[in-house]
Amino acid sequence: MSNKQERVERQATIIDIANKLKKDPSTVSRALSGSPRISDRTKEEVARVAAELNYIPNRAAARLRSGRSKVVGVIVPRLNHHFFSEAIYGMEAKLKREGYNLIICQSNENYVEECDAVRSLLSSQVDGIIISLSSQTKNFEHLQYVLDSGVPLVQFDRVTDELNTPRIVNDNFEGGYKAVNHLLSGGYRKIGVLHGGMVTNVYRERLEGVHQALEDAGIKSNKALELEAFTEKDGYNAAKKLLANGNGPDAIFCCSDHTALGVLEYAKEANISVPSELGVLGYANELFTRVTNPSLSTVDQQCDKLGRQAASVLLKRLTFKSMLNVEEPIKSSLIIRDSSVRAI
Amino acid sequence: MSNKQERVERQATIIDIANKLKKDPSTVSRALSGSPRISDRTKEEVARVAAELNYIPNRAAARLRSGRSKVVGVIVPRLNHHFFSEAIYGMEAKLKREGYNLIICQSNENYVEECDAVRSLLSSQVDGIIISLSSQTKNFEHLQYVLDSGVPLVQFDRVTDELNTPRIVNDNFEGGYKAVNHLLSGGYRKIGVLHGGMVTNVYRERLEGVHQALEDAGIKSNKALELEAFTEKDGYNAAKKLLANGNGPDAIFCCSDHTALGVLEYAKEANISVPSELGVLGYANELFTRVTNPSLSTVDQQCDKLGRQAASVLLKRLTFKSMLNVEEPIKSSLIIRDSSVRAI
DNA sequence: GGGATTTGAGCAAACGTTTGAATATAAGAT
DNA sequence: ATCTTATATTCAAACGTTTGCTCAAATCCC
Repeated sequence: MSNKQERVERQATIIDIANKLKKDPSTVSRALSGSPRISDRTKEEVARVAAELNYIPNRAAARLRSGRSKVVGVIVPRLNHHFFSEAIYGMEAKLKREGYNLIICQSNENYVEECDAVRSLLSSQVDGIIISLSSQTKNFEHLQYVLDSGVPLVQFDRVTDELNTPRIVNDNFEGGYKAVNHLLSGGYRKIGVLHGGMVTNVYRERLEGVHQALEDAGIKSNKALELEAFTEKDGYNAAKKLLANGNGPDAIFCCSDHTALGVLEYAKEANISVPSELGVLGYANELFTRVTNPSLSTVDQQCDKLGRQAASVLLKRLTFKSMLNVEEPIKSSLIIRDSSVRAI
Repeated sequence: MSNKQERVERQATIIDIANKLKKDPSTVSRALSGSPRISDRTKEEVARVAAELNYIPNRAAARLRSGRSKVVGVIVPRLNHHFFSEAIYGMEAKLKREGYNLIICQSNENYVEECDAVRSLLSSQVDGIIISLSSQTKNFEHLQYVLDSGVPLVQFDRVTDELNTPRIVNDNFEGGYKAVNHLLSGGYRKIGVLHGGMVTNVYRERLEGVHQALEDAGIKSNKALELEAFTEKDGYNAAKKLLANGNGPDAIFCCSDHTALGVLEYAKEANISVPSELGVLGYANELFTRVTNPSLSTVDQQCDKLGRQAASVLLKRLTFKSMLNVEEPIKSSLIIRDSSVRAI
């Protein structure tokens, strides 16, 4: 405890390896990166000495010289949302295998923080950026600047088509369609919708899917049954509004599991039985949907697959400089539980 | 689409600013970092031109020269667990305000991957590392190496005392104590425990808290009522084992909400009423605990606060080189819901 | 007014890697 | 024996900062 001599061992460098082998640093560098110009014998020697000295490459130096850093940046609205943490999980898994690291920033659904994050990532010299837009972002100059700087950009989930980048998204239209179709085929006829507004692409598309499903079933969609609701509390209030007068919908499709939770709460309080009097469907397959009472039917988005896909598209850009933007949307799958299936 | 001239604008550098002002790059550098050796007038001019050129500092270059990168690394067992994503949320929030970025790696509860992550972070020249150990990690050389390299290390949640670093943890002992004490004061007398084994510090300490609470209440702890269980399925099976013969405990404390969920499931299936016949308590305050039926009493760990704390201790190390390791554990708070309170 | 001190800014080297160009050696063709 | 070609390696510059040292000019002190 007393004379703690903070002895810091300097990290071994390429030069140390070169000196030990009486070779040039450039030879060592090429040997380590597997250049065909270096003989196998030298490569083996270099590998041996590198391991001996526990050599760890200095990415700062490599990046400075070569412009490549093996780091990609990720910007999401919030880290502690199931959807995003799961998507990042997928990205990390995919990118790690190619030797990439992730720098992660959150925008907190705030335009200014998103701009800061972009600057910060560029400052860190990332090789590419994966972003899901904050709900406040209406202006895309900061992202156009990323593209102009020659840094590949990939959008996922919350995207805009004002930027010429790949967009990895769920098939939200299909999700909304399947959900309502399921309710209709279960005999529900008057479908209420709690949607997330028309600004964000994901919510807009789900609602379009809903309308299509209704149309295909020959049912005219009814604006009076559509309300905007984001949070659990919103869901509760919206359910109250729709159901209070006794002439409400016989099923409600919610664009988020949290709003669906609010609906379930109101139903319990108002003694409306789910699913026999009211069908309820959520969206996102949050962890809790399995254990509500009754358990909540929902739409699964395969978020980790989405993340993996985003990562893999970025990797293509980084390695092949491919400029193709077309990507198939990730299919959503309906998870049918108790809240949407009434006994005959 | 055809003649897409990929025009990449070179990022402005300190040299560009210097040229424009007919000054030396070193002066610009010092002006930007607020050195007292530079006049206010020059500082203002530099700031103006920097903004004009949209200058973004190159951290790779700065790190290479100065050894500081303004990036810290985080290693967690898994990203997509509520506890960790919430903790990282806290860290990111705290560190961002000081201009730091986070590189995040997951070990997937795997020792080898943890070692890889360490190498990768050192390779990225991070200024410091925050880690929560994988459950497989029994050997700490890779982390000792981090310390020997002079890179500050902070452990959180899953920690070992074999390393001379700060450790940011929950007061798991208190959590276990409070939980069982609550059950006892509600009239439950025969307390079953589903614990997480004695290897990982967090589970061990919770169990010690349990024992202390029993002892303080003059109740002899009974090994036959203590089983190891990690997952939901484990919880279901353990509950079955404990309760099947009709002579089981009248309450069960689970070291994780997931196992508690398993217990609830078995109880429902076996027609054991919760909380009147069986009290159930979980741990972690997962999102779903609020909506189970009955809602699940649990222990909240303030994970974001834990993350913030870890970040703030690391910051202290980075800025003051402070070597104090003492940190108060984060208090846990009991969240009392329906599963542990029986009507009198 | 001469020497000491303060203030502001320039010079040049260094960080560790990558890479185009140059060189040395060996093998092959004429 | 001479000229090519191929192979394996070295040389040296460059990436954009930071920083110890030097230096010029201005200010101060007696």
